[in-house]
Amino acid sequence: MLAVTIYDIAREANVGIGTVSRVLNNSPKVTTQTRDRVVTVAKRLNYQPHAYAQALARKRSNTLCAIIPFFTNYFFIEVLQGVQETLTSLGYDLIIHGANSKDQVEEYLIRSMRKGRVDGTLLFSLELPERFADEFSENKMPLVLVDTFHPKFDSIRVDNATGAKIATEHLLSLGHTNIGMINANLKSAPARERLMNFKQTLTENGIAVNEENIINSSETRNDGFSRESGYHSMKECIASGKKLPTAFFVSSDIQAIGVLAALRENSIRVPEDVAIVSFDDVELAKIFDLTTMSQPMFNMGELAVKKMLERIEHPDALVTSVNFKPTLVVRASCGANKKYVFHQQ
Amino acid sequence: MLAVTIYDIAREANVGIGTVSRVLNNSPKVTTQTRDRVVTVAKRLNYQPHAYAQALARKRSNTLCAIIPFFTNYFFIEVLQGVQETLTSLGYDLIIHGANSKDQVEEYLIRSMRKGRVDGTLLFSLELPERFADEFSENKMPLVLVDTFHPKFDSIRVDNATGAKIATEHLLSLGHTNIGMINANLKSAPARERLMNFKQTLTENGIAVNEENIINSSETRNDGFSRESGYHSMKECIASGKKLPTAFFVSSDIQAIGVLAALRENSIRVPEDVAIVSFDDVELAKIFDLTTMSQPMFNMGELAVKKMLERIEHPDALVTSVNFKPTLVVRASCGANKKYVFHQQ
DNA sequence: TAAGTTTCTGAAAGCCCTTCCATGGAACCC
DNA sequence: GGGTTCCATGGAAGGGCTTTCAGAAACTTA
Repeated sequence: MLAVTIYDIAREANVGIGTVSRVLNNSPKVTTQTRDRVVTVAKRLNYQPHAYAQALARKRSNTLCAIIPFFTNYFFIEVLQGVQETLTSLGYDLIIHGANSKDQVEEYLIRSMRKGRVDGTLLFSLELPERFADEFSENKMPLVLVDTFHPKFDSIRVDNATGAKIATEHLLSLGHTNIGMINANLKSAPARERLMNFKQTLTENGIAVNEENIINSSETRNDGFSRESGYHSMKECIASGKKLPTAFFVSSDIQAIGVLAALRENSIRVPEDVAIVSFDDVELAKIFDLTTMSQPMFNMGELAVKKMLERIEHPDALVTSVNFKPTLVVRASCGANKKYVFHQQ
Repeated sequence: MLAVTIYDIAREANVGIGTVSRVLNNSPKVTTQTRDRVVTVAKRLNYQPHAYAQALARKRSNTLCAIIPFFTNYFFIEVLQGVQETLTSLGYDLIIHGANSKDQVEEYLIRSMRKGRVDGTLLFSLELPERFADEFSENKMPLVLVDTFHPKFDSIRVDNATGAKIATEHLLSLGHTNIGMINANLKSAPARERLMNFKQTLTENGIAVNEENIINSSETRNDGFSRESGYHSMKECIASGKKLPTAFFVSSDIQAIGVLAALRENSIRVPEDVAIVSFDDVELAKIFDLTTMSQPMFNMGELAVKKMLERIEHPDALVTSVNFKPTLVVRASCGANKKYVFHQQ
């Protein structure tokens, strides 16, 4: 590792270290002449500033950290793209922590509380333990929540209520009256919200809710937002022997893919026999031609970063909470389109 | 941000800062008594070490950076899981840079050359520009290559030659004699290697190579390792009107998914009419029931980290290159199994 | 008990930067 | 021309830690 410091540059350019620093930081208080001299030497010596010395002196690290349920859900990866691109363009670095358990979340939160390590923390979809809420809040450590909520912190969420409503109404508008729901684990707030508004929309439209046609996953891994969960829920539904609803609202694309598998194994056609609308619109939804509620994931990532930077600048600004409205993307799985579902004959 | 420093602890515990530091770093040269006193105070004050001050003093950041073709390919995300988990357990942090273009790769390489920023860089699947090779090498900056190669640096790769051979032999063993290949862009080294050994294996088995049945993608995005690329290649193949091979070796799972789509659109059944073997074994391969060459991605990530840490300890150790042998995972798309392909009736 | 060891401890130096402050010279004023 | 203002500049201080070094304390040994 080459060890060129501003002292070396100062010596070679016959100036003081203060001047070197000023030049490198584009301070206006340097004559063009001196500036040129310093720049030339810096280039010649191939100078690279020491990031941590800078961070220490500036009391700012230009690094954020993101804690996400990493590899379990493609959703986050897509949001992350928005985060990363925005950050990079602003000269920030991003440290990523993939959490697979509650303990890990706490471990990572502790890590990110280490003074100086990061300027702020982005927490994705994970519940914020109360004791950390207090700690972050008391110490004014910037924390932005994405797809999760806490009254003390800025949050960016999807409007699950509206999403569930639109999805359900879409199925109703297609003439379905017997509609089921394949849901994730009710421990997850989005699952609860989606369920509640699914029911409410049915009721509002004069359709009685049939609890038998609502399957809430009991899986804990990723709160039941998984292919396996969808597969098993639908299997269960079919195995029950009761008359199958003609349509299902499924709480995520990834579950819907499992649902499709279960249906196909039983030679139940989509959308002819059963129509499906799901939620998320991840990359996979396109591949499987799912009608789904699309969340502007990239934009959510972008906004998360923006909020974070504002929070860093103004630690005492009012806490804000933004709700993104999901939009309906009509593909084949709901039957509104003529073309058949991609994965089936 | 709470600002407890070792000075505060030293004062309260009636010791010197050196002693505090020693206690916190588990140096054995402290009496149990003093140690307890310091630990107690540290706990009471809720002390958190300042990461960057440590990094500066230790001349080590305990942070690595990974440059990956981020969101274009699920393959990397899976490798990354291995990387991240291993690193975290060792107290390292991981900065992630997703590169979407050559320029970005260079930008990120420059970033990671910033003194002190990271202890080492992991470069995934991307070609290392020669001028950076020189720079990293001259300055002994640790660099480990995964799924790419340069003689000056440690590398971890998949044995594409063996993989292509096994895949091809598998198709031959199933009785196919007219085998085509859907390949990625030949600009990519893996694409070239897979093609070469596909041809060679055919030749070795006394089967003439028919260039007409080999489609190399001309796409540049992600070097043609994409669903679209696979789709278009197969469309082209079908459109040519020539007799379709009874089997295809496809250079990646993601392309194979596009291939399946194209085939289905033309009512060509898999595996009955056309058998498919692909490469990678990403999560999606399971969903689509693809027979594919599996790469131990998690292990590759783990090993990459291990190599990196060794390199950091011993900057002058001999450069090593490890080849992982892929293994054949037989699912439905090759027709060796009775069960039908998941995505088709 | 004095000298010699060993062990522990406090303080200073160093890591590399940014920023503040004092300085000196140039430019400006009357 | 003497005094003032302005501004580029050099250098010290400071950021929080690790580590070295020398001295103090504790313990041996003769």
